[in-house]
Amino acid sequence: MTSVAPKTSYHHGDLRSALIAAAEQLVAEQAGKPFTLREVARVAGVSHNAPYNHFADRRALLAAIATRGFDDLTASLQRDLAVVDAKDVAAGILATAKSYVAYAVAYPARYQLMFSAELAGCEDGALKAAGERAFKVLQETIARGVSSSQLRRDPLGTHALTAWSLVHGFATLVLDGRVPIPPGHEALAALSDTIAATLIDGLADGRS
Amino acid sequence: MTSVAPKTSYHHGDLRSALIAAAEQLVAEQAGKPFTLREVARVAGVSHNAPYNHFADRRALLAAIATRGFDDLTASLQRDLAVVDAKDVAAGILATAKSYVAYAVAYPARYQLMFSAELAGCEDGALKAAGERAFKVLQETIARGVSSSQLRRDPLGTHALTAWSLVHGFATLVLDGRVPIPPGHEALAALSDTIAATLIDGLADGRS
DNA sequence: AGCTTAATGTTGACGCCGTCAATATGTTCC
DNA sequence: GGAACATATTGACGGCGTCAACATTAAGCT
Repeated sequence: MTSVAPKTSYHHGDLRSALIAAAEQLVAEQAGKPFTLREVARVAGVSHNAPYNHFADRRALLAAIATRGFDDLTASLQRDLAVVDAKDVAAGILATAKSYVAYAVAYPARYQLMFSAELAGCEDGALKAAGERAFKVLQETIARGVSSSQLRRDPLGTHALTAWSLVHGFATLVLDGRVPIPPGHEALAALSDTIAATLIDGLADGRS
Repeated sequence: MTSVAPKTSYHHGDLRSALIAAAEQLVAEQAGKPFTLREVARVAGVSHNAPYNHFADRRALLAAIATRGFDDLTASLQRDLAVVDAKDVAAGILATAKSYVAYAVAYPARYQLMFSAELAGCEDGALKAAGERAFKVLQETIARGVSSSQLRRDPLGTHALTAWSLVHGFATLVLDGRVPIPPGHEALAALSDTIAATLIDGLADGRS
């Protein structure tokens, strides 16, 4: 009956996953404050040094969480992109932009961690790859728009970078409390819409 | 002859300024790592507790530095904006955007500190005010563009927010090493140009 | 089986940190 | 000159990240 059994590792079962889960819980709970390795261990119910068997140091655990965050973001973008007409690039960009901002607002602490200064220029290959996968969702939609002439020509691929800068910047400003927004999601969604519309106008081939 | 005299304080002369200077030096030197209050005191040549006479805690010193950073950014934006034709709003936006990104790249650690998660939602009034002053430089140029019909109507003031999101997001991505850029400033300036041009297109009143 | 070896977890220690309390020193003002 | 205050120092506390030494459990070989 016990099915495939949840224990996959040695002493603890699967401490690595348990530590990530504990850390994510702490990140979500006490947003803002950086979590403490010892507290993660405490929550996971192991000694303060057990994590070092699975993560070289605190940054490595941080990177693991951020990697999962990027993968989660990628899935979220793809899900929201899948429901719009693939031919309508403007709708695709709009959906992606709204989805991106919505994700950041839904998981503010996680999003901030993903782009935290502590991880800036991190050499972790998995983290970088996951970040690029998320970016690629945007890139592909825009590339489709360029090749179908719905968007202006873009030899250097700056369109996608512009779009990413915009949504990331907006999300960051909102999370930092720099955008005065009434509570409730409608106001934010409306803002996202307006901003994304401006972006689409800027990218669109107005004269053709 | 001694003019107005630089010493404004008691024992040390002006420890408050000395601490800020020391902290800024540390921030610039070891970019990335958060500075340590004790190390700041050490650099300033005082005991590890002297700072508490001038700053309530570490965050307060952080906020003081960020405040100065925003004021510096404001001055930098205004300087670069002053040399373009005030009537040409597109040129003004372009200059402001380039100036903004250039500032972030010139003082990466300081810029990251200004927008660090540690300060997000900080209640420090001076800090918030300084941030808003910097934003206002952008706002005013764009407002001029709207009232002169060079830019689309903008009843809710989202144009400026869009512009800020874009330049801030781009600067952040560059600083995080997420934008592959060859060393040297030309490539970055060209990118800034392209991105700002897209923004201007998006904000411009294409039909009018 | 049993023994070896490696993986995993614990205990204890080190130095550093932010911060508080108590104390000392210098300044200002009457 | 002395009171009152602002400023700086010393010392302590608990918590942190990390290292080293040790204990325990699982895996692999013969």
